[in-house]
Amino acid sequence: MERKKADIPITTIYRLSYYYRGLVESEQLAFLSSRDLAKLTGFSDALVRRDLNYFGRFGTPGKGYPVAELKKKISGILGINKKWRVALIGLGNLGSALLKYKGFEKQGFEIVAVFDNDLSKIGKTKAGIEIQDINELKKVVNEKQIEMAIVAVPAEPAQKTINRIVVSGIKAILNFAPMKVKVPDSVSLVNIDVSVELERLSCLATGKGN
Amino acid sequence: MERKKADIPITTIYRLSYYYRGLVESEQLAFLSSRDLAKLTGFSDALVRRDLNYFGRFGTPGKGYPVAELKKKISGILGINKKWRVALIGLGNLGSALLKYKGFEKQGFEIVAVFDNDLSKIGKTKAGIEIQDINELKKVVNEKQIEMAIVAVPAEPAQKTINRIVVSGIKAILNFAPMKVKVPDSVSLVNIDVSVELERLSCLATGKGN
DNA sequence: CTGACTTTGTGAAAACATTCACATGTTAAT
DNA sequence: ATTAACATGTGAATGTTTTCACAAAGTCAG
Repeated sequence: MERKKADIPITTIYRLSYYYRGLVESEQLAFLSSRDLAKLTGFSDALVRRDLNYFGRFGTPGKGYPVAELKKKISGILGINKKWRVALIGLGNLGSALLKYKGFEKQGFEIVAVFDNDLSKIGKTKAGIEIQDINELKKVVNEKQIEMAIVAVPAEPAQKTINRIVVSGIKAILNFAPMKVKVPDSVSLVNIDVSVELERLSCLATGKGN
Repeated sequence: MERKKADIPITTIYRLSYYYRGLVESEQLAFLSSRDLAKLTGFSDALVRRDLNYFGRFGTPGKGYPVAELKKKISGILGINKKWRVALIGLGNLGSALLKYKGFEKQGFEIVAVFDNDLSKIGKTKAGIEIQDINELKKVVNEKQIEMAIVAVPAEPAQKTINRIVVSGIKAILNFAPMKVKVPDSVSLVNIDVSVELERLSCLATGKGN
């Protein structure tokens, strides 16, 4: 019987990205031991073994894990063995920066459409892409087969924006708005809240050396 | 005997930010029950009570928690009851966006100096602040009593940049570089890795509907 | 002042995540 | 072939976080 996905700790998923990076850095090698991967990523070797084990038995005792094979397997698990077609919503400071940043495209996340609700922005072109009216979202998502949205709007309109995205049929949302938003279970949501992280840092630094 | 700080789960610290927001939203009320706070933040009421309890007994049975008092207490724990003087390091796309974004200042995090190593940028003024040579970091940190650094440089120079910051005497670092960096125990570090979050989202969305 | 009601604070249980430790399988050199 | 060295995979132990469930404490209306 195959192990169910639900059994895999969410923390493991998180670490997979780091294992992947370690593997990419080590492409010149044929094999890598759990100890090596541990050193590269900062986790313990036992944890590396347990994590990888959730997805099958890839390792060879005495040798380690085959780099190329494991890399391919992890990219499949992470869903990054394909191109993602992404809509960027909100072209304030952060949205504009994300649009200009070319790193995501290399990773397979391509911004194919950008939206705003500000009439003074709509119709203009930024980084080679025309800014479209947020009202056109559903239509464009369909036409361009967009599968992911990055939300970079202020806190106040965030939930409303998210709702529109959900209605448009997109099932994956990366939210930068500093606000706890809700989505149906069928939609995946990841939040990056810079304010919260700043406060966490402030808290940690305040507590140090008590 | 007072409870030691080490006993408090890191996850609690993380949730404090959300409780704080909930309290700010409810300033018009005198009291808020753990149930109310749970509804506002999306955590369970038992968790709210346990979290708040780590820091003392603020609640009144039958009534709830006093909003103003609790808000003040949490801001103290988070270390946001003061102004933080922040240096921004790296003025690429992301760094520039962070500089222009005025939201952090309202929260008490004020960017008082910005640094880069690109000679074509040094000396220019952006958002009213002169871009300084990263070699001047230690001197300026001292002069301007800077206590926190936000790092928005590429992956490759990240560790070297972090090392310089550590040497400069700064004890709190928010790192946006997509790279696992190391700091001494005496320095607090929080990472925001957009690449990793994108991959996590990709993974979650790929797994949905198995 | 009483009694019905509300909500806290917290042991104890449950759920979840990580580390320990080692039997087992594989390699590689002689 | 034998052997020493190595590294996996995994039960069991440990550690951590969350939920359960309820006694104790306070509220409030009459």
